[in-house]
Amino acid sequence: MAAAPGGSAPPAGPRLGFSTADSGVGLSGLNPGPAVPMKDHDAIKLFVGQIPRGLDEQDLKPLFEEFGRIYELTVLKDRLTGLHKGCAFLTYCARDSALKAQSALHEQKTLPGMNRPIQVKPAASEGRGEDRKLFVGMLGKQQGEEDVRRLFQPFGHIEECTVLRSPDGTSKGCAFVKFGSQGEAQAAIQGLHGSRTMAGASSSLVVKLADTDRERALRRMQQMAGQLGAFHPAPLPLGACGAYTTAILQHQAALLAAAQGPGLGPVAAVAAQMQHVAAFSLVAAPLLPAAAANSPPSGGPGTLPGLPAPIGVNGFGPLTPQTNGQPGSDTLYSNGLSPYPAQSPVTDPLQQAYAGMHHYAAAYPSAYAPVSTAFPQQPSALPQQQREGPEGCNLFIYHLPQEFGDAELIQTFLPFGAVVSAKVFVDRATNQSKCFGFVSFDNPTSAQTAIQAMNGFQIGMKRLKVQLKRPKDANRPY
DNA sequence: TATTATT
Repeated sequence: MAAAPGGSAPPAGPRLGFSTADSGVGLSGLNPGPAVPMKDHDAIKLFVGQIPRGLDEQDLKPLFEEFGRIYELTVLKDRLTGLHKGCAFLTYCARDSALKAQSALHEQKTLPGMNRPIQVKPAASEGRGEDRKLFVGMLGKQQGEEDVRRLFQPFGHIEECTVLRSPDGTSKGCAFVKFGSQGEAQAAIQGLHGSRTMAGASSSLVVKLADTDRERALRRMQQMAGQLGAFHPAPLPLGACGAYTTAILQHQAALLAAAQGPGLGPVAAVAAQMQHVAAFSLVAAPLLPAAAANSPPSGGPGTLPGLPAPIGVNGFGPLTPQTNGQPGSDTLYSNGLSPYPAQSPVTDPLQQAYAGMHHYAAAYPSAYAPVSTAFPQQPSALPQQQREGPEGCNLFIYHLPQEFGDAELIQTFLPFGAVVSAKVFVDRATNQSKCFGFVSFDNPTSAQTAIQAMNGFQIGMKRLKVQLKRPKDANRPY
């Protein structure tokens, strides 16, 4: 960057001057080349260590040119003093040259005056795989590894390709692709992201860097924090759960620390967040009076009966793992009552739904077990995990309260039929609800009934929007 | 605010 104060060295650009490129040094007679060489997109930047301080770029060049044409060679110098730091970055035009240089030189020879052998290896900036690994979304559900490979292959060498699947083997519509280099990965992002829409996908292809291990660890912790918060919706007297949360916190922190080695920043940050969450109190309570003041669309005013005992409540809320991506949980949620539309004289669906909201608003969001816990179905009788119901059975729900989670969604729609799945979408960065979600029933009638009853249902300042999930072809918003 | 999923 900065030229030496002494000014002896010309402030050459980042690349080593190639004025002598035609002097015929290279292997394989490929010299002379263009004055400004291009580097392959799969090129690797190398770190070179244990260089005598007396050697500058021009001195080093011949040594490395033996393995191929050099794209860039930079001796690292102290920012302030310009002093040679004894190491350099080296990028060959071709990936292969770098590999050859690495195997021929790394730890293989010792430069004059050095007491340790030269180091030649991919620079730390090349990442330990993290920056070469892509998350691919919006794939067609029927596309397999081979299809994905075909798609990405033009951009470089694929080291790894995995389509994510549910336990039953069906694709989740996304995949991981690891390239041989950052450059290849970047090229694939440039070339493919948003470039096309795969058959059966609802929007265009997504290609981005995958989460790093660290991000994943953070995310797990946030999820944990969320669960803890859900367990203790009311402001916590410190100590009510102290031992438990502390144990989990420590456990998680230990895991994280072990996983990521030095650099405890994120751990501290998360710990702080969790403290915050522990003190979190549900904002929903004030919503209740508002909701109660507004009668549900088809319910008469003031029809709020004494609430039926919540189904499956055991007082404190079981540590029921959310149904989120629970492998092998092909639970069918049911209200355990006669299936709608057979009207129960005692409880009509809307009242139940309303009770669901009410209880949510009463700030016990996760006090509900999935009803299957209280009314066990015969699990073996159920078909494979079914995230989406048949056509006409899947609802898109918008304007959910921020605090609504999967459990509350289920609770709210249970009265209208057997709920195959219920999912509130969550922002991955913040773990906050995006205030919309999906509910799937096992039959269209339940879905229609739910729309009739719940579309426009006022909650707080907003009204729920409940409609059939947009079929995959129509891409218009609204 | 809008139908996207992270080994």
